[in-house]
Amino acid sequence: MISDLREKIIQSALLQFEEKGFHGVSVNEIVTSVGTSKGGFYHHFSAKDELLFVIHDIFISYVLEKATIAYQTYESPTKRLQLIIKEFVSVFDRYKPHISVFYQESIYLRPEYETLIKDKRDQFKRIVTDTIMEGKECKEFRQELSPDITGMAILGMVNWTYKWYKQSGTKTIEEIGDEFVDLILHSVLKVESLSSAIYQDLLIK
Amino acid sequence: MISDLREKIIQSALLQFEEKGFHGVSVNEIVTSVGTSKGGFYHHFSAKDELLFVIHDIFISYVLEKATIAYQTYESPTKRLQLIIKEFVSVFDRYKPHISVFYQESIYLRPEYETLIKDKRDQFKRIVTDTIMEGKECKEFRQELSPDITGMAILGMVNWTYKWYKQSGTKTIEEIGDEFVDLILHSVLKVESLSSAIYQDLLIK
DNA sequence: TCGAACAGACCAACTAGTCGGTCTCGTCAT
DNA sequence: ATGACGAGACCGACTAGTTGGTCTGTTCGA
Repeated sequence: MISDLREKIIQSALLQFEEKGFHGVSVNEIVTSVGTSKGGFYHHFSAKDELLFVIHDIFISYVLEKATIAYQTYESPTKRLQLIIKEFVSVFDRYKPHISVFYQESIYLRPEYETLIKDKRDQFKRIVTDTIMEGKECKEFRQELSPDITGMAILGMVNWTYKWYKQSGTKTIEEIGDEFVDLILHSVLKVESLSSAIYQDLLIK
Repeated sequence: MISDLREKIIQSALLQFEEKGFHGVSVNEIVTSVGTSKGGFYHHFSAKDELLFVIHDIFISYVLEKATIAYQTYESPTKRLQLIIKEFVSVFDRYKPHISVFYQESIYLRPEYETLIKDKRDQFKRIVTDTIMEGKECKEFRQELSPDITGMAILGMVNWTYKWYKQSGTKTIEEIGDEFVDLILHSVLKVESLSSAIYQDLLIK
């Protein structure tokens, strides 16, 4: 059984960053919490913010991959949107700390790291807005929707979950995801598309 | 014309915190940027994080007041919800930096300050969830909604705006607010309530 | 003249990062 | 088999600089 120090550092730092913020945790605290030393740390990371970058990248790469797959799985924008949301929400159980750090501490990434992350984040955004545009084009979605605002509204609604979701809560992340899908489909679908969505079990009840 | 140093410090620190984060700006940077000194700063604030608290409090107090008034203005949950959202969104033009700091830097508040802020934030949340519960009771809203999740979904959608809204963008904050109201009412209202909402000009088109 | 409003030198604590050194273990010539 | 060798993993004292905060003044209006 090898004990991969690098992984241990990432895991421990992650939880501490989530709780106390990037600048609220010193390198010394990190290394003592995993039982290593400054030397051990800087053997694996060039700087403290490389660690921050790694945490960002793990999360956004995973989300982008899931969204890409969801997009390719269906042709119908309604089903695409539904799967993208469900996949994204389900990430919270596994990556809650990553997400918190991602949305709270990204200002502390140095520019070169920041652009790398921004690229992937923008790709993810595009998948959502493209789906909304296609939904309008094929007449499943309401024509008065603006893809940008609607896209950011959806992302905001889902992203915000990191501020309040607790795994110990009464609802599972899947139940929350179902309610989000229900709310979002009601807000974007035409009234006449709603009934067929109900028929396909995409909505609650 | 009196030059209120305290106000100048708050304004300057606010913009710097928004850009570089609470720990990304030192007290020295703050005082030199407003042309004063350590002595001047600590004459007005007991500690750096009191300044952070003041910024938090200005914003949340304002929002809470607006939401309370909006709640009291109407009897109908639909119109209440619509006004609460519109009022909240319109805050972004005036308080964008406060909001960014509020949602990014609150971990750095010491516990005593944190509870003060949390109280007001919870009051605000309650206004939203209560409105949703009342909307269900008077049969304007869909019965399958869960007030908690729906409330957090709405708050998330609106709050997230601070991550992407730019005053220089093509849409005004009022237009964005109208689109949010449109999306939210479509997602919470019963289909038969939608038509009367359109009649009352609450929805787009 | 007295106190509020500020100035700025100063301090102890802490910061990220460095660097010479040690320890472990696989490789390879003997 | 064994000992020499070397490379990567890791250690921790150290440094140079920064941090929030204090303290002794000074200025200045009432």
